[in-house]
Amino acid sequence: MVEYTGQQARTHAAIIDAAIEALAADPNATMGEIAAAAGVGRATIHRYFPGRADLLSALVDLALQRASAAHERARLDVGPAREAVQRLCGEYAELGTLQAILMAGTLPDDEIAKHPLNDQQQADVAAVLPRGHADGSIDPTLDEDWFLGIIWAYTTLFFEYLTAGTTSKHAATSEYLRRVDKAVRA
Amino acid sequence: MVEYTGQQARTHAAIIDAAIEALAADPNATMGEIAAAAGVGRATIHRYFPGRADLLSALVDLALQRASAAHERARLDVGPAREAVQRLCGEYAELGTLQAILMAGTLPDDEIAKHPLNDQQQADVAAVLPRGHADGSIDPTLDEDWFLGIIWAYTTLFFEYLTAGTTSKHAATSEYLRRVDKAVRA
DNA sequence: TGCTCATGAGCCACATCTGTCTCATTGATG
DNA sequence: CATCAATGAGACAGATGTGGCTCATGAGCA
Repeated sequence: MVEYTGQQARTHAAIIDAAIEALAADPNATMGEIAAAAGVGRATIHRYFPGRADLLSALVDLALQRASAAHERARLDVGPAREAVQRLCGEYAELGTLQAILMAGTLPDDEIAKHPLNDQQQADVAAVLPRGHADGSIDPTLDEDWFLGIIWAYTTLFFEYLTAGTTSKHAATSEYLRRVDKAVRA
Repeated sequence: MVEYTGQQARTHAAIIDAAIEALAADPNATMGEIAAAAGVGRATIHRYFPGRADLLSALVDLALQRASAAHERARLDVGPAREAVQRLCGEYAELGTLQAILMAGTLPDDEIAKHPLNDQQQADVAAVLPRGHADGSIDPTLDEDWFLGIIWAYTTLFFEYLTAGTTSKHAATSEYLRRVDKAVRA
C-alpha cells in the first residue's frame, strides 16, 4: 500500500470519496463520471489508479478494513451470542455508504463477492452462531446460511431506508436492531 | 402485445428463456451472449426485440404477469393477515429465476425498479399489513417499509439458497416460510 | 416437388468507455 | 523570485457493444 502526503493525499482521498458517491448513485458509473464527481481530470484518476479494477480493488480493501475494525469493536466473542449480534449490527449501522454499496452487491466486478467480508471475517461472524445455540440465546433452528444471510439482508434494508431518508438515523438504527433481534433470537 | 405462432412463437420463447438464464448468470450479459444461449443469431434477437431495452421490458412485463397471477392465487384479502403472508410467500417460492433476477435488483436498467411489482401489486401486498394489525396476527411495531422490505429480502435469500443448491427445494421453501413468519408475526 | 419465409452469418457505422500520452498551467516550496 | 511537481485538458488508439443491413441457406408448407 502506497502512502501519500500533502496534495497527493488530498487528491487520493477526493477520488475515493467521489467514487463511493458516484458508485452509490450508479453502480456502472464510468471513470469520467467519477472524475467529474471528484472535481479532478480523468487522467488524474489513472495516475492514482492505473485501471478501473485498481480503483474498485482499493474500495474493497478500504471496506474490509472498516469491517474489520467494526468486528473488533463489537467483540464478537464476548458474552451471550444474541447480545454480540446486537453489538455487531450496531457497529454495521455506523458504517457508511461504501459498505452499503458492497452489501447491495450491485457492483459489476468479478472480484467482489456478494458479501463485503473476507473469509476470516465471515468466519468470525459465523462463529457466533454455535455459541448462541449453546447458550440458548439464538434460534436453534437457524443454520449458518440463514444466520449470515439474515444479518446482511437486514443491514442492506437498513442502509436503503437510511438513504431513502424518511426517518432519522437514530430511529432507523433502533428499528433495524429490533428487527434483527426478532429474527435471530431463540 | 404482438402474438406469434408456429416457428416464430418458438423462437420468441427461446429468446425469452435464454435471456432469463443468461441474465441470471450475468446481469450484464450482452445481446450476443443471450443470442448464443438461445441458439439463434444475434440479428434474430433484433428482429423480435429492436433494442436491448425492448427485451428487458418484455422480461419485466412477463414477471409482472406472473407476480399478478401469484397474488391472485394467494388471495391476499382472505383470512388472517399472517396466513395471507404465508400463502403469498408460498406462491413466490413457486416463481422462477426471472423473479429472482428482478428481486435481486442487479439488472442495470433505468426502468427496472428495485422491486419487481408495479404500484398496484405493491399496494395489494401493503394492504395486508393494516389488516394484520387489526386482527392482531402481525407485529404491531412493523411499518409498511419494513414489512415489504422483509418479505422481499427473505424471498431473495430463498432464491439465493435455492440457486446455491445445497438443500432440496422443499426444505428450503419450508425454512423460508418459517423465517418470514417469525419476522412478521405478532 | 417447388415456393416462401424465417433464419444465420457476415459486414458496417456508430457510440461509449478505457488507457496512454503530451503539453501548458498552476500553485506550493525553496 | 525561481523551480518543480501535480494537475487539467485534450488527442489518440483500441476494445467492446449496439443496431442496421444484405444475402444465401434451409426448413416447413402447399
